[in-house]
Amino acid sequence: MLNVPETCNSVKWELDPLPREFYARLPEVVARDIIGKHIVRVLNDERRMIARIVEAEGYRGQEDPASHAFRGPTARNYPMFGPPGHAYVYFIYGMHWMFNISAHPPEMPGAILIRAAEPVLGTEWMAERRKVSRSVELTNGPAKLAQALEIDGTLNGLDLCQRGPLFLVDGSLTAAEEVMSGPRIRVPGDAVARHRPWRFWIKDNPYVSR
DNA sequence: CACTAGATTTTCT
DNA sequence: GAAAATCTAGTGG
Repeated sequence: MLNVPETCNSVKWELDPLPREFYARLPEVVARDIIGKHIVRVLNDERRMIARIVEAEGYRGQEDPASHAFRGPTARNYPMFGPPGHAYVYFIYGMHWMFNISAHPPEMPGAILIRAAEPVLGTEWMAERRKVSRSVELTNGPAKLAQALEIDGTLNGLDLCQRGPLFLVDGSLTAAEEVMSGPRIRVPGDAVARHRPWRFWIKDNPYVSR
C-alpha cells in the first residue's frame, strides 16, 4: 500500500515513477504485476489524484486476435508498437476513453488496459466529473476510471516513466488480498483469444468492474 | 435483482 | 458501412 497522508496538500509529491523495465515484459506478466500499483494524476497544484489499480488486462500483437495490434500498426494503435511505459488512450463507442499503457518486450507490440481502480486521494476531484451516488461507481470500469481521472486523447503517447500530468508509482497488495485471473471482458477474436486468462483482478474488491 | 436498448463517433474493412 | 477492450437508464420480476 502507498503510505500517504489523508489530505491532498500534505502528500509528498516527489514520488518515483515505475521504471521503464517494469513495462518491458510480456503484457500478461505486466498486467498481473500492475495490480496494486498507483496511478498519479496531476491536473494542477490544487487538484491531484491517486487511484490504486485493482483490475487490468494484457493484450499482445500478432498472435492475439483480441488485440488492436493484431493486424499491424495503424494511426490509432501506434503506441502499442512504441517503447513500453507510454500511455495508449483511445476513444470508443462514440463517447468513452480507454486508458492503456504500452507494455511488451522489444520484439513484440502490447499494452495493458487499466479496467478499474480504487480512489486513494483526491476523491472530490473525481466526483466533479462522475455524478454518481455511490463512491464505488467512481472508478469501477475502464471508461469510468478515465472520466474520473480526466484521462483523454490529449494524454495519448505520454511517457509514464517520468513525473508529469500522469504517471504510475509503486504499490503492493495487503496480506489479505488475492489476485485472480480469467478471460478478458468483451473482446473479439477466436475462441482461443477469448479464453486466454489475461485479465487480473483483486478478489472481492468492490471496485472491480462487473 | 436481471436484462435490454440507446447513446454517439472513430476506426478500419 | 459495420463494429467497437462501454455505460446508463429503463423495464419487468
